[in-house]
Amino acid sequence: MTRQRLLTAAAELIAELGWGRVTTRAVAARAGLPHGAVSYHFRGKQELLAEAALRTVEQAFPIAELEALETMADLMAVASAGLGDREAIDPVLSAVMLEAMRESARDPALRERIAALEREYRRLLADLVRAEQQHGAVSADAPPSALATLLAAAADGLLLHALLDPDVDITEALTALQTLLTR
Amino acid sequence: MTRQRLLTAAAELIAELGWGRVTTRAVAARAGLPHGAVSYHFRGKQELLAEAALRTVEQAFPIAELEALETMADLMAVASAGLGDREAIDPVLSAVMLEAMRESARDPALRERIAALEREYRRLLADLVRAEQQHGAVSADAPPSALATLLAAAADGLLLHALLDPDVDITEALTALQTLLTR
Amino acid sequence: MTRQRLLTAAAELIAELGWGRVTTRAVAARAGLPHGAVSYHFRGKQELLAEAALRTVEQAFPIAELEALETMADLMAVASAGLGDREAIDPVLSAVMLEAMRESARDPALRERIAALEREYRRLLADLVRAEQQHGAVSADAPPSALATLLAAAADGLLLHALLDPDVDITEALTALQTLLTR
Amino acid sequence: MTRQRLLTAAAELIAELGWGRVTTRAVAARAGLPHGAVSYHFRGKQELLAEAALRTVEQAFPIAELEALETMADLMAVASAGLGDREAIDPVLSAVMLEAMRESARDPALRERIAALEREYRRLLADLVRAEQQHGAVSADAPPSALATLLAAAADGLLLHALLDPDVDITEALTALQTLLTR
DNA sequence: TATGAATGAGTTTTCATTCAT
DNA sequence: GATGAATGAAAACTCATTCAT
Repeated sequence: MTRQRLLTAAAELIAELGWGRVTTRAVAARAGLPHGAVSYHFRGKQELLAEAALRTVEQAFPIAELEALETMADLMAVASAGLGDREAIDPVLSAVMLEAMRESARDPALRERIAALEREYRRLLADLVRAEQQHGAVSADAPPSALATLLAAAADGLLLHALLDPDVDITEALTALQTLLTR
Repeated sequence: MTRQRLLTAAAELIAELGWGRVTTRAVAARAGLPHGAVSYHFRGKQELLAEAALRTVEQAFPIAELEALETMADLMAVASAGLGDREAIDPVLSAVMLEAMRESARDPALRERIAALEREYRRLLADLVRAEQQHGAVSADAPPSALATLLAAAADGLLLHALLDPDVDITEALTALQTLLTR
Repeated sequence: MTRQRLLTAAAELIAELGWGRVTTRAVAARAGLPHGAVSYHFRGKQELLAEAALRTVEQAFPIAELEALETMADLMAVASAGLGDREAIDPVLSAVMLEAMRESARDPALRERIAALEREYRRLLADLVRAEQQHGAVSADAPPSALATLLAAAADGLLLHALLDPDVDITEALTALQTLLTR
Repeated sequence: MTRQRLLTAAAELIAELGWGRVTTRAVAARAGLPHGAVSYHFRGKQELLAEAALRTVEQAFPIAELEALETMADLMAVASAGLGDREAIDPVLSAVMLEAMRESARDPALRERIAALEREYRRLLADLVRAEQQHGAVSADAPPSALATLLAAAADGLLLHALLDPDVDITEALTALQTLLTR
């Protein structure tokens, strides 16, 4: 419980302040806990932040749930629910994911775990694409892995731009992507 | 000259350490300059980093040069040159761009300038798409602005993933994107 | 204990160096404590110095003790004990009081607390003067409040001059003051 | 001219910020001069501040003018003009004088010059008191030098309190002093 | 088990002074 | 004579971590 509160507080602060500006005292304060609690529950700041970020990202990509998707239309529905409506973008979730990706450049252990998540995610997308290509629902001009990479990149890129500029029209971009794919 | 050396050193360190971990001492040391030089030439750390990042990003997207592109094939050639061959990805350039995008969430002045650059960039892409749609070279099923947003997002997203995981095949994703567009 | 040592060291340094030249490092060093102790125990330098000064001044004017005085002669005895004999002037006490009065011009919170002390002090003096006037021991030609203000000002002014010039004869001035008052 | 502008600016800043917080750059900026001008015209910061303070204090106690006073009533008129009406207190003059007195504790050269001024001032007062005692206008119960010391201390003490607390009634204290003396 | 006092390395920033022009 | 770029020492403050209780 105490651990969980620290992890939640840490994720919020990574989103608000950026990874490098989070302090252990601020995390403890946000969690309403004594600041000794951080040292007690985690080996150090980096362990706390990495774990907080990973939990958040794993929760953002619930593999089990994504396994259940069957059509590209389902996928786009999920993507639109998460990205298309700006109100629906969870600011903590998306910011933490992007911060974690950048932090991965400096923390090999984190990078490996984030990269593994992304690989799993791309594998799911590739499976979905392959199935839909066989049904003729998705253009078969490109290999499933390439389309999976493209889809994942487009999703994260749209997130990046959405957080940067409120005027970017994410919805029309997602619609265009779907049009191109199903052609 | 002194200013320029500080800016270059700052950009390198933003890429290496992440925005929040860059210190003014490290910038001065990297530039081979005395520590006081930072305060003398810039009002503070944030001004130095913001200027370094903006210069780097502006240099990465030379608007004038991009205005000269005429076909989608030209654009893809440029993108492939910058992204497709992993050796060609300038690690400073790309990391600084992504760091600046994240930092923009905390620094309104920076955000405005980065967002303006992105808008200009999307406008160029939209113009290019529109022209190619009239020539029949690009699918006319989606509005130019939507495709421009998608292209920009895909490019930044691919960069994000390329820096995260050396195994991601950026080239095949770019090829797939071109196939979908021109199809 | 640690706090107290910092406060004592701060008061000494205010007296020696002047308020504006006291540094937190010097306070910690004087107290024989690590440098971080200052930030740990006080919100900042100004809080440390203000608290040190106020404690010193409060200790210099023990209201309770002054309430016990009954005659002008008692008061003069106290004043002579503190001022008349130059050896008896506590250099820390007097310098801190004067420094705090000057610093009050820049720090409203400090000013309010110092001014409150001074008001209390003048009130005590006025009460004493009034009682002595009724006993015929002090000239009744001037209102008690005026004489209280004059006494307080003369005391602080004599302190100021005593610290400035070792040749000023404070004792004869105090005697003259007593003569004028009792006439 | 340039020197004079620097001196005036320095005096203003000593009054506003306190001696220890004045910076050479601020003095140059206040004088509307390039900051190299300070180093050019003065050997260093301390020389600039000491000279500025002394000029200000000398101007505040125009010996020649005070020599011309003949009666205690004249003196009180001058004192009332300078102190009695709070609007008439020159905030720069009085603050600089008090700052210089405190700074004298740390700067022997300054102390000597300030102390010399004060001695001269007390000598003038003593002469005036002696003459008035001979005319029977001032109580002869105390020696002239003692009354001179007391008068000087009372004046500076009232200034100190006046700057600290706007509610202190300086006028009635001055009136009381005159009553005691002439009684 | 849990706390928070204590530490000291490290950060940004200020600033008097020097010196080349 | 006059300027302001440049320097580096020192300032206040932050903070992750340690450790006694």
